[in-house]
Amino acid sequence: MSQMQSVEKQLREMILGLEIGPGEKLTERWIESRFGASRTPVRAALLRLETEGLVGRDGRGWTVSPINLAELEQIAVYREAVEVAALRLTCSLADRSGVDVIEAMLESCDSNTPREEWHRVGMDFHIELARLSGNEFLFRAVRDAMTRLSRARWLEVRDEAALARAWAEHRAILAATRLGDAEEAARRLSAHIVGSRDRLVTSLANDRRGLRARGFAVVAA
Amino acid sequence: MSQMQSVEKQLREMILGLEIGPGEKLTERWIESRFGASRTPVRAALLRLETEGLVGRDGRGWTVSPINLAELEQIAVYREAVEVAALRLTCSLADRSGVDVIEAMLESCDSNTPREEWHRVGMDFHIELARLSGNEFLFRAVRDAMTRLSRARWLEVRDEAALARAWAEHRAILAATRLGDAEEAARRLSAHIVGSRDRLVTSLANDRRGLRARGFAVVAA
DNA sequence: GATACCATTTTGGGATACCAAGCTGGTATC
DNA sequence: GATACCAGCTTGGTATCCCAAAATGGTATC
Repeated sequence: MSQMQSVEKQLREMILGLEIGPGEKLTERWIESRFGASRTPVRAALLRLETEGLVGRDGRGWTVSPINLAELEQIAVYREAVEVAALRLTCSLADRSGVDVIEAMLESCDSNTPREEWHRVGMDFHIELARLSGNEFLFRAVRDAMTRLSRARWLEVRDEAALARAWAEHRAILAATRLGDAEEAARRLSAHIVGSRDRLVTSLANDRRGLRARGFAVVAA
Repeated sequence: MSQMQSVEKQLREMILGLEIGPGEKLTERWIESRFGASRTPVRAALLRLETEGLVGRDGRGWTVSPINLAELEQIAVYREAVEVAALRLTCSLADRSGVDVIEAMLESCDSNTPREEWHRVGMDFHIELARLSGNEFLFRAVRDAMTRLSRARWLEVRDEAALARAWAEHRAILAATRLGDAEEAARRLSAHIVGSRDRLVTSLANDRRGLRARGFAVVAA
């Protein structure tokens, strides 16, 4: 793998994994030495991560994008539009066997599954569901939206009950999709996204003090 | 303005203006000498344009993205999702006075208006309409989609009648939006996008021979 | 005449050198 | 003691150099 992709990948993982906190300043020279690469691949990585919304320019320098509550609310509206459109498209397709693969993915999580795996599968559910539509643009839109939400979802205080509810909603969406019931599937997906947004925003707003204590920048709605 | 933005902007304009044809090979060194910049800003520009879908990698090198009929059809579905969502959102807002600004924009085009102005306004109509929603993500999605469509719309063989019909549809969409009639507005916008896609794809498919004669790469649906 | 092979050139990826702008810390002045 | 100012350092932006790999073109062989 080229250094460029390597730096980009590693830096993205550090940001998404909160090893570098939201709001932290980044210098090209620090990244350079941290990953043993020169500035050329570092810049390429930063430019890419900028388009993903994970880093931004702060005057002359670079900053890891803060968690932005207003943005989270807007993303929920955006997600609803593209995910529902993708799901309706999928329901209209003859071959919806991909639903079973996603169902199996959900089933792979049980009480022994580490937290980070739940986190990943919870995002991949939406991404893979969008992929089934066969529309590259809807798929990318969902993937990018989930990437932007990723860090906030880490910060969310997840209780078992909330996770169980989310999984139940996921299964219900899949069931309706398998039957090709677009209306029902769309209704449940919309409700899931809105509910998910509410839980997320509430959780983050309540814990803002704690997050700031960890050095994480959280911008209000 | 920094060279970086300058190279990016100029190169984008050359690509969107078909001064560099779809499918043409690009070398960093050519761009470098063409714009009198060094390779660093050239690379930054290429990376950005890549995320916009205007250039792509061709093995080791760079290529101006060909016109892709399959992609155009997928974009139409994507547009319908995000534009309709934005429009419904706008209809739910109390202040929809922005509609009047867009209407004025439409009215600024008459029979004396140069073709390129019609082209620009035809795209800006959709972009500005999405902006009214206030949702940054829906807005960006529409803007990016229109950017990708831009070249194809140039190539479309536009007859006066088609333009007049499009403008009439635009006005009808605005009228419904002004009244806050989300259902009517959404219905008309959907129909407009689908019709626009059909005209575009048909036109391009019919003229593929002519386009290839101009050295433009057109990938089939 | 076609084809396999090798030398040369070209290309993008990476590294490094240099610069101007902005920030920092300290000092001198009032 | 407060403040204005300046030197030095840090930083991102740019230019240039180097390299490995891929494309190219010519040649020798069959």
